[in-house]
Amino acid sequence: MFLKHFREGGRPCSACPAGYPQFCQSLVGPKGEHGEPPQPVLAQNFEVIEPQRNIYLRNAKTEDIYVLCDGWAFTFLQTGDGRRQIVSFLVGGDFFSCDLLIDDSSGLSLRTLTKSLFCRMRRAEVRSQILKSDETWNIVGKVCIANERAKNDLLLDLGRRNADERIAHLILTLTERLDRLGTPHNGNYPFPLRQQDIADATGLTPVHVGRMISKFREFGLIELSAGHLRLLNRAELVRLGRID
Amino acid sequence: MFLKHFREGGRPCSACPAGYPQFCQSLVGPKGEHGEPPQPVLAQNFEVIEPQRNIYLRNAKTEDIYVLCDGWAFTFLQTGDGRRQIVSFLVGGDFFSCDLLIDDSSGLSLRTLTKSLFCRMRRAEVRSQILKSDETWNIVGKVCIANERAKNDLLLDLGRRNADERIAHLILTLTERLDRLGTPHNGNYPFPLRQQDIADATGLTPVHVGRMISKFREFGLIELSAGHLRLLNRAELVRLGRID
DNA sequence: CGGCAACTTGAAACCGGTCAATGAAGGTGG
DNA sequence: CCACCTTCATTGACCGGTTTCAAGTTGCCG
Repeated sequence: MFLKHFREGGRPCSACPAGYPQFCQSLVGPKGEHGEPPQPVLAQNFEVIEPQRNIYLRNAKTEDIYVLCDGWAFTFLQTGDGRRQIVSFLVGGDFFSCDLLIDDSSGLSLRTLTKSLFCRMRRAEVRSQILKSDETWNIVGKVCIANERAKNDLLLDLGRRNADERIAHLILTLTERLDRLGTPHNGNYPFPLRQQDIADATGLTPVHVGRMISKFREFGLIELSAGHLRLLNRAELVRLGRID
Repeated sequence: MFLKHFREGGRPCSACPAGYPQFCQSLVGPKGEHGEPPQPVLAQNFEVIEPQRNIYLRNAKTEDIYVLCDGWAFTFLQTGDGRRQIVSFLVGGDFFSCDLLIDDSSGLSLRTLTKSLFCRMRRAEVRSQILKSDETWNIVGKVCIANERAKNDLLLDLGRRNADERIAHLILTLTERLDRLGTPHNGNYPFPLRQQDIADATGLTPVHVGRMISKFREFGLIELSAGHLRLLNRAELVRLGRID
C-alpha cells in the first residue's frame, strides 16, 4: 500500500496511488521514464495523518494548499453550538481547496476520515504555476467548477429532497467518483463512512440514517458493513435518488 | 429612478444606481469628470427585463456574463420534478456568475424578482480585463469568495438549522447587504420577496414561512407587508438566527 | 364591483428527531 | 484465551416540527 511505500522512503509521486492526476502532473511536473518527475517544480511537504484528525479549521490563515494523496477526508461546516454539516468527501487525488487558491483562508474545515497521506504545497507557488500555463489553469478551473456543481447538488438535496433521496444520492455520487478513479470496482467499494458521517453529510440523524440503510438492505439495493459497500441494484437506487 | 433614466437615453453607468461598484469600475473604466467613462473598454449590452422572467437556465451555453444594475433577481436550482431551491438573491451591483468567468455554462439558473436592468458583457473580454490587472483580479476574487461563503452559510442553514433560524438568518443577511449598498436604511428596507420566495430560499413551505413570520411579528421583531420590511428588534433576531 | 394572487388560519398526517435499551465488533490487558 | 471496555449499529416507542390539504381573508388592479 502507498502509505507503506512512503514510510519506507519511496518518492511519493512516483508511486502515486491516485494515478498521478492531471493537475498534479501540471503542477509537479510530468512523470519521467522511470516514473520520476525530472525535477520538482515546487516544494512539496508530505505528511501522514491519523484518522479523525482536524487538518484545517475554517478561517485559519494558511500559506498552503492541501492535496490528499491517499486515504479519505472530508470538508465540513459547524454552527456555533456544534452541529456539523459535511460538505464533501475527499479521496486520493482531491485537493483542498479552491478558496485557498484565491484567498489566505477558507470557510470550510478539513478532517481525515481514515489514515491519510497529505501533500502540502505553497499557495504562491501553485498560483504562479497556474498562471504560467493555460492548460494548468483549465485543469484547475475544471476542478473548481466540478466542486461548485457538487455543492449545488448538495444544496438541492438539503433543501428539497427527503431522506431516501439524499442517502441514495450520496451513495451514488461517491461510488461514481470511485469508479472514475480508474480501478474497476464491479459494484464493490471501500466505504469508511460511519452512519454518523452519512448523517452529517445528508443533514439527518444517525438513527434515521440507520433506518434508511436497513430499508435499502431489505429491498436488496445495497449491502453495507464493516467499511465495505456493495451495490446490488444500482438502477433502483438511481430511481430513488431522482438523479437527473 | 434609474430604469426611467435609462429608457430616456441616459448612458447607464454614468447614473449607476448601484453606486458604480468597484468591479464595474475596473472592468468598464473609472468615472470621468462628468461621470462618463472616458471610453468603453468592453462591450456592454443593456436590457430591461420584466418581473418573474428567467434570464438564464442552468447548463445553457453562453458567451456572456450578467451584471444586475438595478432591481432584484435570484439564482436557483431545480429537481427533475420541479421543486425549487433559491441559492442567492441579487441586488443592484451583483453579477452572475463566478462560474461563467471560468466555464461557458453555469449549474445555476437566474430569474428576475422585480423589473430589472441587466448589463451583459462578453466573458472573453471580461476575462482578459481581469488578467490584465492584479487589482481587478483581486476584486473579482473577493466577490467569488464572498459568494462561496454565502453558499456555505446556506448549506449549514438547510442541513442543520430549523425554520426560525433559517428565516431570521435570511432576513439578516439580506438587510446587511442592503445596508452595505450605501444608502442608509434605519431599519426600513424594500423587500420584494413573496412568502413563496422565502420558502424556496429556506427549504420550507410557504405556509410554514407564513406562520413563522406571524410569530416574528407577534414577538415584535419585524413588520413585513406590501414589499416593505421594518426591523424592530434586530438583536433578538440575531439571537434567534444563531449568527456566529 | 369583480377577479386574482398572495396571505392567513385550522386540522390532521407524516417524516424525521429524540430517548433509551440491546447487540455486535474490535481492541486491550490480564 | 478470555474478561472488559469502547464504539458503532440496530431497534422500539414516543414526540414534535413541518407539511399537506382546505377554507377563508385581505389587498391590489382593472
